Amino acid sequence: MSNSTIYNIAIPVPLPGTFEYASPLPLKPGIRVSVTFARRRLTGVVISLCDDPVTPAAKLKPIDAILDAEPVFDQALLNLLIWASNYYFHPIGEVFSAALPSKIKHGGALEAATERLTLTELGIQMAKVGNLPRAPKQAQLLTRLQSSEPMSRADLTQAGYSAAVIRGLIQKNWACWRSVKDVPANDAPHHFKAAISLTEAQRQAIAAVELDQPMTYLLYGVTGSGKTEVYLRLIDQVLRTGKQALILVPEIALTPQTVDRFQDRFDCRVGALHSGMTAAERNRQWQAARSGGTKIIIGTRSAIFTPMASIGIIIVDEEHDTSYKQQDGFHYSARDLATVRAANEGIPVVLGSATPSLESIANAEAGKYQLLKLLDRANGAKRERYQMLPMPPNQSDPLPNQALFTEIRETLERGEQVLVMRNRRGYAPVLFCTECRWIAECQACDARLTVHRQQTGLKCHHCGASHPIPTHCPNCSHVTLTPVGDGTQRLETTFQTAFPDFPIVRIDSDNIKDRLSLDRALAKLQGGEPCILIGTQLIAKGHHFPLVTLAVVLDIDQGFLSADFKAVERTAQLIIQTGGRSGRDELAGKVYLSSRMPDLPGLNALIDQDYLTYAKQMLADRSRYELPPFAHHGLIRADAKTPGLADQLLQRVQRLVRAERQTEILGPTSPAMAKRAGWHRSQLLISASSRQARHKVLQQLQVALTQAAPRTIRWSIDVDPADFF
DNA sequence: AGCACGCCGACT
DNA sequence: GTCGGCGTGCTC
Repeated sequence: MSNSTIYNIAIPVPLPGTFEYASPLPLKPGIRVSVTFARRRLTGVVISLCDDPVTPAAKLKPIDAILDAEPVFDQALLNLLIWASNYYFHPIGEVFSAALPSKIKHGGALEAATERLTLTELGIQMAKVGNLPRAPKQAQLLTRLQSSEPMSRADLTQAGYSAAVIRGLIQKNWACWRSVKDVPANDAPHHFKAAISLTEAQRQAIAAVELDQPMTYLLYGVTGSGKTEVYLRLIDQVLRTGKQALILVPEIALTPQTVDRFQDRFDCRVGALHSGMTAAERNRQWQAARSGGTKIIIGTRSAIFTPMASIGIIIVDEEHDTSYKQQDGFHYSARDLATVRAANEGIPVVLGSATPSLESIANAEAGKYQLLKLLDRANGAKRERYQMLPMPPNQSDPLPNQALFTEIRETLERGEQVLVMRNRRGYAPVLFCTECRWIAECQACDARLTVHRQQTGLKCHHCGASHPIPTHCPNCSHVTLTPVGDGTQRLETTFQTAFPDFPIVRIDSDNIKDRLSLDRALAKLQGGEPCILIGTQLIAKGHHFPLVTLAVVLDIDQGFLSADFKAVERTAQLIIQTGGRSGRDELAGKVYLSSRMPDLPGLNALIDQDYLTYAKQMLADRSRYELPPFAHHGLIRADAKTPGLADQLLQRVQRLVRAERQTEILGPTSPAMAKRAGWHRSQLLISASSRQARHKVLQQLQVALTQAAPRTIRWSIDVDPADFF
């Protein structure tokens, strides 16, 4: 192997770092190769040339096969993946696995031709004449190519054009195969329907965005202010320069509706990438984005890794949404990676929300992001009004009081709709024995079981365990078991009894499994009849209910009393997002916040002023207590089947770490749920005043854990953790 | 993560 | 006797 070169290869295994392999051929970074790794055949990706190999010659293996002629990832995206692996302390091979559709990951062929059937000058002339009586199929394809973009082989097959039809056009020299890069950028026609006229604030926001500069914009737009219209106009401008747009949306059942909305306004192909797709469909969409065939790609979290022939802008809608942070395995934040990718590519990124995350607001205040504001509803409607609704402090369930019942009745009788938000699904959160005070608990978790009446049973919302509801108390055998507290199912029954003449629509994850069931629920509301909508936070996402004029958020206290410092931020966002669902053009919505505490500290800023004012107040608290975004957190989690083992491991590992200045290691401590799905858990919190200091400590911990952790203990590193569970 | 190797229990 | 349980060692 004297005349071969050594390359660093990313292999899809949970081990840190790349592996060295030899090949006599010159290889470009980003191409896939087939290698033998620990007696297995695996598909890896070439990362770089290896300048100073460390592997002894005896261990060095050859690259068995080269799978691509062209890189699957260009250098900018490759850099993003390497950066992410470093920043999040996740094995690089697994980072690549997260970025590739499964077919490609396992060595499947790339769409061979990035070539597209393009009309020649002669062809364009012929299409205008539109006269081809003896070959109707060819004529049809001719006119189609005239009005749409050049089509790939896959497009043509899908549209039902046979090879013979294509050959016909090529032989007459009316069309030819051209690689995407040869197609003149401005040539691709796209039609944008600029139906809506802009407000002054929208106009200013659009004008502020410079499309040829790497810059992060934070678009703070209250609900109904027309953020989407700003996105659409910016995308239109990007498309006109021949580039593509990548739009990230939260992971919800509403994703297909966003795609529809965009498809409605643009006369070009809009691609989608989300978890509800089949592997084949995902692969097709990924390839179409990579080859430049789709100009607009809308996707959830993992779409941030989509290769694009020429990316011109990234938009992150509802940037505060926690679904952008992956909770298991590779703990990345798609929103944060979007800003890194945009900087790598030299393009703008727009983070949009009515309730921006505190990190983003802090970045705007520090001058790192440019803040754009849309402060008024586009149709001139007033902001919804918020009001506290006191609950008796000793009442065990947060049922609305009599005054509220009266107001709900009045609203319904006026022909308007009511929304009730209760962030707890199921019938009741507790099953309690009034005789001996026994409470139904999960065997595998430190958690109570939730009573369900639909698909009747006791269910654990943490491990998925399910049991029949006992008739007698397992502890004292009395028939005194009582469901305590309200879940959405119970509220549905309560309201149905109180308002028998009005329909109830419930929206929660037990009820809404797919788009069909969601559409069915929404259809009832859009019918316009007075009704009560009950749901979990699912109803605060994406959809607007113009006929709702009264919204009630039940029991906001939990959020403000939680040990998790991020709970306050999330609750404030949930309140404003829920409130924003209500109200119509001429009628401002009214929002009640039910609470057992007479005076939640500082909450009047949220109620009387706006989210941004309240957010600055929350930021001041974070600053005072040196919490993120003014400190940088890292969380080590360790789980073991045997109690105490994980805790001992973290104790040991912590002692091996050299102290860094301005860095604290807290713990090990038990998380709020010390046992979950049979695993006993422990964690270590790292808090540092700089990212560099945090990185150094985490690096040492990673090394120590890799050496010290037995296989019976599973552990992970979470950089910028979203919560501490 | 896989996969091989290796050392102990209950089965045709 | 051996089939198979899963601890632990290794992967360029």
